[in-house]
Amino acid sequence: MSVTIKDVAKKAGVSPSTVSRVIAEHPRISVATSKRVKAVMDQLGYHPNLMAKSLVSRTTRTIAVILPKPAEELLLNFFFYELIRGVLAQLTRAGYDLLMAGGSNEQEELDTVVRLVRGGRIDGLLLLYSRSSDPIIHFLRKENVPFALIGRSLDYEDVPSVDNDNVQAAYDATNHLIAQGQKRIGFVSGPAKLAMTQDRMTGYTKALAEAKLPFKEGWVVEGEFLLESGYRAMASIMSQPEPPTALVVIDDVVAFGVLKGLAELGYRIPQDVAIVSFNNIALSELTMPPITSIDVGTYQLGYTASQMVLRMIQQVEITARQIIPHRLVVRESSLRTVTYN
Amino acid sequence: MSVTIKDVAKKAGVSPSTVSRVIAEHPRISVATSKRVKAVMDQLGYHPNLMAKSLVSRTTRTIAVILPKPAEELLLNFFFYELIRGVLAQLTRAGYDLLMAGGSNEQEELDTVVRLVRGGRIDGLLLLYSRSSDPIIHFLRKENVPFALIGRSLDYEDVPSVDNDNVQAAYDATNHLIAQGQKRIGFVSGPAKLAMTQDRMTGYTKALAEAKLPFKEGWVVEGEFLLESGYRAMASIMSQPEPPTALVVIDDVVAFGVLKGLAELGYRIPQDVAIVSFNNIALSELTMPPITSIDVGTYQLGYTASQMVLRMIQQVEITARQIIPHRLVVRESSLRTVTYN
DNA sequence: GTTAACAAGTAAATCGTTTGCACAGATTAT
DNA sequence: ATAATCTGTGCAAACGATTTACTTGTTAAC
Repeated sequence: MSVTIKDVAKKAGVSPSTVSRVIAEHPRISVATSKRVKAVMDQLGYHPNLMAKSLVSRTTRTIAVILPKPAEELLLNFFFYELIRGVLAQLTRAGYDLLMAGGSNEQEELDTVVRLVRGGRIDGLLLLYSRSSDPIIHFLRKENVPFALIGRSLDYEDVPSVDNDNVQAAYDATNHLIAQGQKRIGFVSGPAKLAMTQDRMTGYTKALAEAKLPFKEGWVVEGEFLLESGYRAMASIMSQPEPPTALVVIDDVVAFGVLKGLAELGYRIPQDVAIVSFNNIALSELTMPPITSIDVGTYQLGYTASQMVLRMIQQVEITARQIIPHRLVVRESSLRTVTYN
Repeated sequence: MSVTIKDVAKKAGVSPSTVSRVIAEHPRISVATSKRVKAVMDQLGYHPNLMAKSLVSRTTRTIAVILPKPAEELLLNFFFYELIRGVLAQLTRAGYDLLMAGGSNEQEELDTVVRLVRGGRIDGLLLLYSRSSDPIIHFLRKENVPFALIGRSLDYEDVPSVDNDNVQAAYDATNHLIAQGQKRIGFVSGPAKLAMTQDRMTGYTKALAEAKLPFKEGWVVEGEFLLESGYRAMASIMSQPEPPTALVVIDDVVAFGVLKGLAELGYRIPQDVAIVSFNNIALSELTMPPITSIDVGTYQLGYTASQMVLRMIQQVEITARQIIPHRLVVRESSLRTVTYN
C-alpha cells in the first residue's frame, strides 16, 4: 500500500536498518550511502509511519489538552481560545501536535485521560483548570506523566503549574475601584470549586477589609463563566435594599452579561455602577462602554505551560510553579467621571 | 512497563489472541472465558496500546484540522472557534479525537498534511478554507483520503464540502440595506483568493445591479479577517468624495473594526452609516450599537462537515455538497430609525 | 461406529519501525 | 607485522496489538 522503509531499502540496495539510520542521521552512516538513500526516499515519496515509530519509540510528539466537563460551555468563553493560541504557538514551534479530547462528565474526562495515557497516545498533557481533589491530577502523578496545570492545584503544592497571582490581581482590581471613591463594591464570581475563583475572592475581601469597607453576602453571586451567568446575577444583586455601586466581575464574558443586565435594569455604566473585570479578552475594548479589565497574559499562560510540559518531556529541570504577571487595563467602565466626545 | 495483552493473557491463562478477541467481542469466545479475561483486564488496569492498534488496523480514530497559514491570525477570529465547537461536538459524540496542526506558510501546511496522511496518523481531515488551486486538496484527492472542506473549492466541483450559499447571503444582506432606503452601499471585503469572499462579492454586486444602484470601486476595500482590517478600511472608504452611507462587511470581527474606525471619524451608526455583517458571532449583539449580521450557522457548519468526514471514513454514501441555511439577524446597526430607551 | 460439522481456542505471521549485536574491512598503534 | 580500534553495514529481535490458518475436543448425522 503505502511506501515503507523496506521499499526504500530494496530500491537503494541497502538494509532497512541502514535506511532507518539515514533518517535518524546516525553518525556511522557514510555520506555516500546517506545521499543515495535520501534520493530514493524522495523519489518514492517516502514518509515514515508514525504509528510504527511511536510504537517502538514510545513517543508521539503529541500533547493533549483535555476539555473540561462542559466543553460546550467552556468553548463559549474566549479566554480559552487565547490560551490555545499560546499553546499552539509553542507546540508548533517545537514540532508537536495538539490533541483535543474531552468527556461529557468528570468520569468520562478521567477515562479519556487514562485511555490516552495508558494507550500511549500522547507524551504529555495540559490541564486547564483544577478542581479540588482532582482525580485526574492524582492519576497523572501516580503514573508519572509529564503534565502542567494552568491554574493552581488545591490539593498539592508541587504540581507543575502556570498561574497568575490571582489574589493580588483581585486585590488590585478592587483597589482600583476603591481609588475611584467606590464604597459599595460587589463581586460577580465563578464556580466556587476553582482555585482561581477562590483566590480572586480572597483578594477582593482583603482589599475591602484593608479599606474598612463593608462586605455583604448579598453583593456576592456565584456563577459560571458564561454570559447568562452575569446577566442573571444582576437581577439578584441589584434587587438588594442597598445595591452596590461597583462590581468586580470574575471574567470578561460574564461582564458582558453584567453589562446587558444592568442596561436592561436602567443603570448607566459607570455612572451608576462601575465595573472591573478579568482576562482582558480582545473584545473588552469594543463594548459600550469599554471594560476595564485585568490582563492576565492569557496567551503567555498557554505558551508557558506548554513549554513547561515540553521541558518535562525532555527531562529538563523546571520551576514547579510559574507566575505570569497581570496588569490592570483601565477603560471607561470603571472611571468615576467620563467624558464622551 | 505498561501492562500489555500478554500480561493479561498469562494471568488469565489464555493466549493473547483470545484476549484480543475478548476485547473485540468476537463471537467465537465463550461467555465464561470472556468474563474471566475481562476481570483480569480491569484488575490489571489494562488499556490497549493505541499505537500498536493503529499500526495493524491502519486506523487512528483521529481527525485533523489544519490551521491555515497565519494560524495566529486565524485564531483571532471568533468564527473559527464556533466552528471548532461544532466539530468537537460531532467528533466527541463519535468517539474521535481532534488533532490540530498547522504550518507557518503554505508549504509547511502542505508538508504537515503529507506527514500526517502518509504517516498514517489520522483517518481524515477538515479543511477550513479553500484557496484557488489548493495543493492540499489536490494531494488529498490523489491519495484518496477522507476529507471535507468548509467552504467551496474553486478548482473542483465534486469536493465534499459544507458551505453556505454565500451569494444569496450577501444578496440578502445588501437587499436589507436597500430596503432601508440606502442608496450608497459599500463593501468591506476579505482576501480575494477565498471562495467565500468572491461569492459574497457576487451577491453584493448582484443586489446593487438589480436595484440599479451605483457600484463604485472606491467603496470596496479588500482586507483580512481582522479587526484592524476593518478599522483601516474606514480611513480609505470614508475619504471618498461621496462616501457610502451603508456598508456590507465580510465578517463580524472586521465589523468591530469598522465600528471603531467610524466612531473615531465622528460618524454615528446607523444614522450616518448603516452596517450589515456576516457570521453573527456571540458578541455581535453586545457592541454599541448591536450589529445586524447574517447568521451562517457556524456551529452547524463544523458539525456537519465533521459528520461528512466520519461518514466517508465509514464508507457511507454522502452528498458531496451540503448547504447550511443562513438567516439575517436584524439589530440596530442597520436600521434607518432607531430609538434608544 | 465412523464421519461431518462445529465450537473454542492457540500458534504464528504481520503491521513498519528502531536498535543491540555481530562482523568484515580499513586504519592506527605498538 | 600484529593487535587494537574504527567504520559502515546487515541480521534479527523487539514494540503491542490483530488476524489467518490450524488444532483439539464435542456433538450431530447417517
